[in-house]
Amino acid sequence: MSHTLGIRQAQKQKTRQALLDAALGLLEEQSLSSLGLREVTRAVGVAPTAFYRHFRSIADLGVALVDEALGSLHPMVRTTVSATRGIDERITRAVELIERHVATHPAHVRFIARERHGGVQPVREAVQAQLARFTDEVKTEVAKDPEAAGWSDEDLLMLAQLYVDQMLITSSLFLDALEESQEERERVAQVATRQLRLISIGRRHWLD
Amino acid sequence: MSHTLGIRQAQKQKTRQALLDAALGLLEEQSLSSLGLREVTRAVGVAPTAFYRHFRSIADLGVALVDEALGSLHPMVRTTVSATRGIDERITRAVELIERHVATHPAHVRFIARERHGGVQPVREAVQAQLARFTDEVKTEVAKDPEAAGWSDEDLLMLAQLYVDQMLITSSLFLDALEESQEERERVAQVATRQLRLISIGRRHWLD
DNA sequence: TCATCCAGTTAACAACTGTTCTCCGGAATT
DNA sequence: AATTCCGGAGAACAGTTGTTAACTGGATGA
Repeated sequence: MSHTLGIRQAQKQKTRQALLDAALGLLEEQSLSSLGLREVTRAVGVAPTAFYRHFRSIADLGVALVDEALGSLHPMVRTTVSATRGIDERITRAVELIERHVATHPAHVRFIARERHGGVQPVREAVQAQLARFTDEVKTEVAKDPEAAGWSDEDLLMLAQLYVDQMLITSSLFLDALEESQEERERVAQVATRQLRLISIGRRHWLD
Repeated sequence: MSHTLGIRQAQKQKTRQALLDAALGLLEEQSLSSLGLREVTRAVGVAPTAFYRHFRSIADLGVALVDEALGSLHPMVRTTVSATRGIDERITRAVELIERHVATHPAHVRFIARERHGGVQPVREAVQAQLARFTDEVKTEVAKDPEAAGWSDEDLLMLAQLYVDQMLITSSLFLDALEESQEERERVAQVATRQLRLISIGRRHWLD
């Protein structure tokens, strides 16, 4: 299935990726709505007009960045939330997985946290759409758990939302703790673990 | 105590407030890091150079906006979270209060949601500082509840954080629902209520 | 081999930005 | 009544921005 594309399209994708990478780097200390087209091309080393060969606008590039940051994350969610193993082990594993992902993709995490409520509408909508997909996936996974017997659809949805938001909050906290000490990171992990545990307990007694 | 200030300082505060209001309006469709000094003064109707009489920079104005948006909110928190009345009534009242606040101060809520993780460091830090104050207030209020007997300091903190984050998430959802139907707003209220109820249940069985 | 395609370049455009310095006129102080 | 103070205006600065048009040269396909 892997179609070997000509040296022409290969070069094009290469500079396209360079534009995305440069933009992501510049966005560590500003928001998308203040990112300039020339700023990005200058960082890559191409002419400003070359930008238009790949994106219609900065907002367009932003949407592409959203897909890059969240698109490849879906398989991870399924395997993590699924009801294998014990509860405590699952929680520990989930927190570890978040910490590792933040450590390996800090710029992506920062970008999503920043632009989720940012000033560029199409990007905001792209983030919301991806998060809605996540929520739905978590919901169907949660529904499989025997503990969810007798739960209404609305109850499942509110729990899934709670989990997704919790994941984002924890990611952001890990991100802030990245530049600090190892103890700080452990404290974040501890708090996140306890919060997930409390949610677990609430979940267990929901139908009382 | 109300010191009647001269007509000179009164005028100054008036234009200062006009700058803040204009900035807040412009920030509904962009982020602070892309807000221009001239843009703000133009909206107010004063010369660009007049800006420097009130703020050192746009970031400085942003910090002032954070204080305006969150500073006057502390008394509300205390009275809402405090352990008077029954649990369900308290939850309903809290959600109502959030909904009303978002409806009356949408621009402020949007600003905080946007700049909490935004591209301007001093503003980000100002938001974090105010939220830390909130968390601490919620924590001391939660600690007063008889249900919190035997809770460690770390447990109290993680619960307070959970409440504060939940408040922010709910605010943001209400904000999005403002431009939509009344049913949408009721659905947000319903989800938020259920989530708070689940947290309550988890809290009750925490020490099992 | 030759014509076509197309990613990237060059040059130029009007419009905009933050910041400095100098000045004005009315309020505040003596 | 005379003087100081100070919020705001005006003009000018070098530098930046997004977008257009026409062009170049190497890959592509007939």
